Amino acid sequence: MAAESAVAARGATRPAALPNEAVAAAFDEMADLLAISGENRFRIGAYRRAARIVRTLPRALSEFAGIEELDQIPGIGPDLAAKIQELLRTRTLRSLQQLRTKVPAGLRALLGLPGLGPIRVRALHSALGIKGMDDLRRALAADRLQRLRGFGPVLQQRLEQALSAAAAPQRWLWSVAAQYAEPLRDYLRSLPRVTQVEIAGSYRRGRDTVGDLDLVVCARGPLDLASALRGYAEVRDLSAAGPTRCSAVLANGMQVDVRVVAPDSAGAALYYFTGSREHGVRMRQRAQARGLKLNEYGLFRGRRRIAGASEQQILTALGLPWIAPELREDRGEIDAAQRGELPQLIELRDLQGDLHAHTSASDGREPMPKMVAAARAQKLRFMAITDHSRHLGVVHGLDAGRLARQIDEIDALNETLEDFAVLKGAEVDILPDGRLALPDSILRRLDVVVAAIHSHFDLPQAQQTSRILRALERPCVSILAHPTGRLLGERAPYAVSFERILAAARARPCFLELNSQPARLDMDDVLCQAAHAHGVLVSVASDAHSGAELADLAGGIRQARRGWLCAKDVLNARPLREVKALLATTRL
DNA sequence: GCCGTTTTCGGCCCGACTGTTTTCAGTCG
Repeated sequence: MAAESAVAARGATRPAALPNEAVAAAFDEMADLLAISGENRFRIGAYRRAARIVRTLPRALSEFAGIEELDQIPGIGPDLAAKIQELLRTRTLRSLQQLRTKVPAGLRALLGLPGLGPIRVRALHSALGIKGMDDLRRALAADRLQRLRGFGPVLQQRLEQALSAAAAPQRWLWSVAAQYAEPLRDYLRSLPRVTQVEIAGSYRRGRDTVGDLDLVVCARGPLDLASALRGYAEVRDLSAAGPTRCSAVLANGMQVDVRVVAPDSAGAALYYFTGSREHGVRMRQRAQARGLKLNEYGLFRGRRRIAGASEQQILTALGLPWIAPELREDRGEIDAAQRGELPQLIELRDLQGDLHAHTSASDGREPMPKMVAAARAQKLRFMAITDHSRHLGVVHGLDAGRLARQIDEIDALNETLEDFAVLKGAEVDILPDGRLALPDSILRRLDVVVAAIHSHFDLPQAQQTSRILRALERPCVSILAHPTGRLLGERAPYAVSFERILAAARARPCFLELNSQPARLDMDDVLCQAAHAHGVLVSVASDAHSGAELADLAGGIRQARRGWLCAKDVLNARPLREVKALLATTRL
């Protein structure tokens, strides 16, 4: 087809734009190297902030129209805007290269060791000539840190342990963290004088992975938290044990921070430890601008606490409506709250159905009637059965003949159902050249075609993008499933231009899927915002391979909320009639 | 390096805990 080859040609000739992540990484390195150089901490902070802003921007920097528009991004001034442009044009940064000649690159890694910050790392370099991990290991073995001010025996021992320890996973899937956090919360709730325990931190903000657990304990009167934690079977060690704060390490290596506050401070502490850090900074600045002080004990005018018992109290006192924890990432939520423009975030109960599920006909574990029963138990009103097409990656994939028989089976099943509809679908493989693994003749008989990549993840960005664009040009494709292909902690997202995919999805039209499997959760929050900005509806799908996995939809909703999505932005939060009409528009 | 209800220079969020000190710097969240 002429249109297909035009897309392929564009993909092949257009040079891949520098991803935002590359700019963010350069700014992070600048910040680290400046810190080790002993630079002004506010200048360092500006680079760190810029890295974070760029990383979570729902739009490619390469799409901005020059320095003037880049300068409009809050936190990006004229200097950083020019540096972004330099990176986009030359893929390098002169100031970073100069810095690298002064600060050995290996020193950066030392910042990750416990007890080592920029000041001690600089001391190691200037006094002992240490340039990296190996030098430090040798210096420790030779006892050369002894004579360095600020390096006592305890710190040396911690460093030795850290250097010899096997690298534990840095982050945990939210769903894994839940299995540790919730029992610990319940244990702490059972302690005498404890009135309230909440899991805070990135867990409460619903991040797809969690680095450690933060719990806020509210108690009337004194509480021997350290003893309580030592008495908890999962706790391996306490790394800090003060009267109001304890840090524990669980048997699996997970770090847990627990803070104790009085009831008057419960809301302030929960707000403080829910974070994110950047959101907290903004809130404290807001308090300061009003002549107030905000900390984990409350909101204060002078010495008088004017709010603190609940989060809403604090928000109200600062002139703000409720800000959902999922939004507290300093991505404009405070300004939006101030203007009364926060989105009415989608909730799990808004979901009307599920548009991606498997049965034992392909790689699912339960037959269709059981899947349908599970969906009805979840109060859903419809479910698409989307078994795999036959291809190399998945055994038992359906060919056209078996899919035709499944279509008949669904028709028969629907005859027996009241107040519930089973939609006929398939999860069709996008082949390396962008063709689909099933012919149009059978796909035309389906209600919904979910297209996905399951192989050749490492194509260059231009080729991967045109592969997907070509698939989206096919007449029957309704939804692009798990559009980045990532598996958290296992497989990075494949390289692809979402600017182009979203533009194509908008024009066609078709939809993108937010896959609720705990290790996928792609789209991520940033991509959700980008889809919303492009006016592309999102399907929050279970990709369930058993009835029990329909519960994973809750995780998809968490991610959607982090991406600022409302019910109206989500395809399957609409009534079946509307979903069918929208799916019909995907037919070319 | 950014930014402006402190407004174009001079500020920039706040506190706990540890280890190494002998009054507090550094790290961490």
